[in-house]
Amino acid sequence: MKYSRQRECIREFLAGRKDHPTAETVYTSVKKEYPNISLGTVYRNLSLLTDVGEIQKISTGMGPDRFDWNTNPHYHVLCKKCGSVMDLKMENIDHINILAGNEFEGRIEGHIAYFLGTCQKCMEQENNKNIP
Amino acid sequence: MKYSRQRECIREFLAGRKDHPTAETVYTSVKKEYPNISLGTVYRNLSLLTDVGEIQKISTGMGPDRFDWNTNPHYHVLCKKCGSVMDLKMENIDHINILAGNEFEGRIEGHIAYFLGTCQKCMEQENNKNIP
DNA sequence: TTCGGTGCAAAATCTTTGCATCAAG
DNA sequence: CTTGATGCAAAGATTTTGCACCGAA
Repeated sequence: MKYSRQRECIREFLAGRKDHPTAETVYTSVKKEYPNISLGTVYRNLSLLTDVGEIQKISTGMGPDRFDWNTNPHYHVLCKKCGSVMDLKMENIDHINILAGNEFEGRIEGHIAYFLGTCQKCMEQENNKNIP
Repeated sequence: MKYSRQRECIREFLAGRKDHPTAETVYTSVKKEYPNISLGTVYRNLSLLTDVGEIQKISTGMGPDRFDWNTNPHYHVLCKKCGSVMDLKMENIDHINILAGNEFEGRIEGHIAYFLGTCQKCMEQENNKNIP
């Protein structure tokens, strides 16, 4: 892969964040340093970085894909109320691959999983409504 | 919900299948009986049926959403080679919700999970290539 | 110089929606 | 009749791509 400052900038942007930005967010931010960068380039580089395993793509089926600098195996929670995506600290659950393979006539190679819930902020809002 | 023959036809179509058709597939099929039905109507009804829990929507982040008549809790495998989605017979893994909640400052309400792998057909193709 | 990367805009893909009309209750 | 459902087409949202040009090696 040939060096490019745009890709480097995207990489640095992601490396500096612990949340899970969308392509659009990356674009908006990188645009500050490279005002001419195009959304297409951002998408191309995010795909590229995902393919080589430098970043992780998170598809929730709700809204745009998100990208995560942290490629260590870990899971996410998606808040039903505000849509935010958070890292989850939890033990390894790769044993579910074995369970899945037990009665499947093929090969199980992995899984995609994320949790649905309500984040702390949104829970507080709920509580404030209940106690007016 | 007011009765409509189009919705009934969509419902029947899904009830008669054990695979996981896309909106487009439903559309193409229902069109045989109602040539004037529009894709919009199909989408509207699939959303509606999903909302009331009569069917289940499966978003994999690869290609279009799929719909499943079977609303009993169960999991799916997505074949990396051919993209097909298959039912999986496996024991309940709701305990992962507990694991996820252990260190999360919010409420875990459920999870979305599917497995990636290779289906039997595609595995056979692999084998045929290796033994020419 | 070479060839991959970029910018731009157009297109592709999937889904939703506004509106006049139709049909279920 | 009244109101929700439909058909149609247009628009939305997200992502990919063709192509001429630019810049890294």
